[in-house]
Amino acid sequence: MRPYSLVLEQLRSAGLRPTRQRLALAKLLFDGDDRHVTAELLHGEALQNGIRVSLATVYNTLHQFTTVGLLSEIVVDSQRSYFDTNISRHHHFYFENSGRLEDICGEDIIVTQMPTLPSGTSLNRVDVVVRVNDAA
Amino acid sequence: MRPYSLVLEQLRSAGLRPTRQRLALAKLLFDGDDRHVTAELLHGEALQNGIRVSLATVYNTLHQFTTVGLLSEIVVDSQRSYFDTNISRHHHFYFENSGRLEDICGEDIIVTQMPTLPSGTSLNRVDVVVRVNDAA
DNA sequence: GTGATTGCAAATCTTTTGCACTAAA
DNA sequence: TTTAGTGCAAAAGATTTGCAATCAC
Repeated sequence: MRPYSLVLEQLRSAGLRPTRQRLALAKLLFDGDDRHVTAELLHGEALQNGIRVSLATVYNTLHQFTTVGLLSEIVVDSQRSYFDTNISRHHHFYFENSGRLEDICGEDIIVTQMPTLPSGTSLNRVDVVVRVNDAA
Repeated sequence: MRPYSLVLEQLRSAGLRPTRQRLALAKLLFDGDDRHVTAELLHGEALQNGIRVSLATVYNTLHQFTTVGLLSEIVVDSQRSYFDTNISRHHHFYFENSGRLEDICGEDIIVTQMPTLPSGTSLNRVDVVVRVNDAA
C-alpha cells in the first residue's frame, strides 16, 4: 500500500488535477489498509462521510486512478468491476456467495509452467482467481 | 469435446426437454471444434442459420447448459459473459484487444504452490487467465 | 480567463423477468 | 391435458456519455 501522502504528487505527475473529489476518494481508498471496492460501494461510502460526489465521477476517478497506476482492476464477476488498492503482483480468493475478495500474496501461489504466448502477442499479466464457496 | 449425439440424452437426463431451440443451439455449439461464445454472438449465428430463437432463450439455454454441465462459464471481462464448450480442466489466453479467448490445455500451465483455503470455505475452482495484447 | 473536471440526467449495453402463447410429454 | 419452454417487450443493473455549470491553475 502506498501512503496517502504520495497520492497528491502521483496525481500531479500524471497530469490529473487534485480536485476536492479526487482527493477525498483517494483518502478513502489509500488512507488505511488495502481494500477492494466497487464504484457503487465507494460512492456510498463517500456519501456516508459527507463527501458530495456523483457516481459518474466515482467511475471516472476509479478508471483514472487505474490508468495512472494507483489502482488495479480485478475481473472476477462478469457483472461488476472491482478495484484493488494493492497494486503489487498478487492473486485473489473470490467468495462466490458473498462477492467478497481477499488477497493472496504473490508468494502463496506459484505458477511454474507457463505456455508459450501466441505469436504476435505480449504478456499483459497473469490472473489467478481461487473461487471458493462459504461452506454451508 | 463431447459429440453432438450425446447432447440429446444429456438433456433428457437433466430433465430438459429437447426443444427445437435447444437442439439447434446445441448443434451450433457442439457440432465441431471447441468454441467460446457470448449470448449475443450465438444468437446472431442462430439467426444467420435461419434458426428462429429469441435472445432471451439463448441466455436461458446457455445458463441451463452450464448448470447441466454441457458448458462452462468463463469470467474474463466484467462486461460480458463467455461460455466455453470445453468443460475439461484448462485455462485461457485472453486477447485484451479483440476480446478473443483461446484455450490453454491443462498441462501447459501448472500451479504448484497453492494457499490454504480460508477456513469455512470449500474450493470451487481455480481460474488462470493469461492476458495478452496483440503486439502493435 | 481557459481548459480540465464535475454533476446530472439521459443513453447504452448486457442480462433478467413477467406473462400470454406454444409445444413436449 | 399438464407442465415446461418460448418470445416479446419491459425492467433491471452497471456503466458511459453529452453538456452546461464549476473549479484549478
